[in-house]
Amino acid sequence: MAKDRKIDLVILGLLFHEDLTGYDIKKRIDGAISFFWKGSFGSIYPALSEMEKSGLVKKRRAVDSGRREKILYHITDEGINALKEWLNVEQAANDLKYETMLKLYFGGAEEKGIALKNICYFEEQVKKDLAILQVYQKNLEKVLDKKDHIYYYLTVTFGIDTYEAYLKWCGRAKKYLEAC
Amino acid sequence: MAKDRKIDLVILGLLFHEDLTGYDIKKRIDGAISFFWKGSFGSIYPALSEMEKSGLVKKRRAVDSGRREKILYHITDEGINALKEWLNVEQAANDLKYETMLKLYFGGAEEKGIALKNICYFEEQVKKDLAILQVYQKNLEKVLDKKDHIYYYLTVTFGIDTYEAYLKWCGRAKKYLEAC
DNA sequence: ATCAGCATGTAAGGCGTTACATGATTCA
DNA sequence: TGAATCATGTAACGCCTTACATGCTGAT
Repeated sequence: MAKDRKIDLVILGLLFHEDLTGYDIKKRIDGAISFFWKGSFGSIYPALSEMEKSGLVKKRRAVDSGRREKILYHITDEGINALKEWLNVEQAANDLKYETMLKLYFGGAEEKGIALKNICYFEEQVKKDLAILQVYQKNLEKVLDKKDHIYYYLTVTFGIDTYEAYLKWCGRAKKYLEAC
Repeated sequence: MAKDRKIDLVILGLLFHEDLTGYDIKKRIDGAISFFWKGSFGSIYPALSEMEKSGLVKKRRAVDSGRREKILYHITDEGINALKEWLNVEQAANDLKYETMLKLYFGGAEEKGIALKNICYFEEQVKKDLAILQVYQKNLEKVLDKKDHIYYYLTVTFGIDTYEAYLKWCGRAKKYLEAC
């Protein structure tokens, strides 16, 4: 497996539960996962091809008579081992890029009003995303007894907790800036 | 300026206050900025060269008689305009990659204890980083009256607030997992 | 009939990291 | 004397995004 290509692990993690097409994988990533990891078709399809060559996944052609060709991928034992190995490694890269904070840090190059505006833009985006996460949370609360849903739930609460902290900070930051 | 290369703006933001060498810029980024943006020599030096060609910065050779050659860069009016333009654009990419959350999301592929361990690793890292941020905060509180320090201070409190939210979440997540 | 969604892929190119190469200075 | 820090840069390489190319299906 490619050394630093985390998309491989995302794919293996998703395939651990069920066989999926590349398109399905993209849809899953665009759901709750997108709050802490992203992926595009341009990275998913090549990754699937390479992982098939190295034996981590295998193809299962579902012809669905009449439908367009659709390739279901299935995780192999080797793939499961790779997934488990990764879970057992301590190292985890949490790589955060906040362009909003960059703009705020350099806010002194413009008037105070510009910095305030940028905080407001951020606040609006966070509110929208938080609303989405809260819907995920409600849906997950109904099925918490099911295997694995506890893990999905915890990542969603992580998002909610941090987004709520963002909003509190926005309120304080705006007051602080306005007052000075 | 390169369309999506944010390192250019980091450099311009830093040069807005004072002339710096590439080495200095790297040190600044490795300080408080590193909590929301990162940069390596391999990106800084080429960016400086290109920005000099396009007129955003210019060289000021400081020979310091006897010392090794040291290139001080100075921001131009064009550079200041580019910086201000960026600050005035609403769009800000806040791109977060939490490998820890990825591992937690797929935690069901291993025993519960592995997920707990991964939360603990995360917790330890966050505690260390939080301690560093608190030192920055204390130092900044002494000089809040100085121009621009308010902006540095706000980004540091942003980090502290989110890291504290992480820690609270870690406590709850561990209890939640242990209980089920 | 047309548009959104399903479905797979390639190509170009940008961004960025790591490692390497070089050498001076300063401090223990 | 040796290690750490100062200081600049290049090379190789990998990852990823965006845009493009293609075509079917199902709903309005």
